[in-house]
Amino acid sequence: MTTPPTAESDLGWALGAVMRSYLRAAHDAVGAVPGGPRGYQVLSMAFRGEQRSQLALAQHLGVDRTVMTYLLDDLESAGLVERRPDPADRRARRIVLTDAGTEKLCDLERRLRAAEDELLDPLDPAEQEVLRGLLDRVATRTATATDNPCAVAQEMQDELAAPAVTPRRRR
Amino acid sequence: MTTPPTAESDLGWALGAVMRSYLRAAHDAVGAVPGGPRGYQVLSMAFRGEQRSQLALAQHLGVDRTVMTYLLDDLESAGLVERRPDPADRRARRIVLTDAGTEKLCDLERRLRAAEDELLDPLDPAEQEVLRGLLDRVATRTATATDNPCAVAQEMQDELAAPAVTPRRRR
DNA sequence: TATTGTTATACTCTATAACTATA
DNA sequence: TATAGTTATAGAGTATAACAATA
Repeated sequence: MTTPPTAESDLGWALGAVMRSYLRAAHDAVGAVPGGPRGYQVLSMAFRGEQRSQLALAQHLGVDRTVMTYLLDDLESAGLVERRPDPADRRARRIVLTDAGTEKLCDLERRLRAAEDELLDPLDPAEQEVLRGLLDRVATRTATATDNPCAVAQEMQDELAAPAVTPRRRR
Repeated sequence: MTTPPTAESDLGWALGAVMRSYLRAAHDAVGAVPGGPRGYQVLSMAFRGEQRSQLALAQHLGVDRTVMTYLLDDLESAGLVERRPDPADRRARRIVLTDAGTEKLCDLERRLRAAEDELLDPLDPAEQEVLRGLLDRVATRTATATDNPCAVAQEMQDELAAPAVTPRRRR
């Protein structure tokens, strides 16, 4: 016999509601970018240089690698990213931003930050930072369980010596 | 020209990662309940007595009303809820828990609480409460924009005078 | 005329399976 | 043998549209 739930203290509902609001706002903010908010996240990760292989990107975002293939097809044909062969493992591709992709990322950063600020508007600035921090800690802890156990050190964009290559496109 | 993002401070990613972890844990926790975690939420809302019509339930959960029809079909044929005609508006149905539904809800409460505790394990108890509170505030603020503007006063389960009815079932 | 709920249908998203190429 | 990526296909989830009953 458990007592009835404390009204309105449903973590699942709150999480879902915030997630829906975020996705709606983020979708509007990023506009026509291939893949929407997820496309932005790929650009962001590619820029930061961690998780450069398609598989790593897919796992970090919690989707199947086949989804990443389609998403990168769209980002690539939009001229935002390039697939380069990984010199260390010729099975893998390294995802690199083009100049247009870097520019687009900067634009999206701004728009998304504004959308986030509006989403978190009910909280004062200090509370917003607390929420971001707590979410990050929960996300990082739970993500590292399925992700790569040790985060790869930050590398800069241009450290990539590998030349661009355009493997047989299709679709 | 915006400066590069502060590494790992991506609200969207953190939200998505936490959401995925929650859904995986919640799905495992609720087991074979129709609709999974969402089915639980319907039971919970029906018990608390707010948002009793199918449309209100659907909007509170952020899904189309047709989705709610299918979900309630499953919950009803599992014997967990009943559809009763709303005496005040004969177009609408009031969703009421059966005895089995109430029992199931108590069981699910326990399981989900355990799953939530594990999800929030990286935080100490005080921080967990802070996170729940902040999420609730953001969720409530953003949800009320699309939901019913004024929450209906809490009513108890047995205040329902309307007799059970089983409209033409199908499917 | 507008709204609640139902039903059938279509669409979107995602994963599964099979394949190529590398390791 | 196992892994990264691709491709075609199938499945789950969701929404759209048309309808009946009621307001």
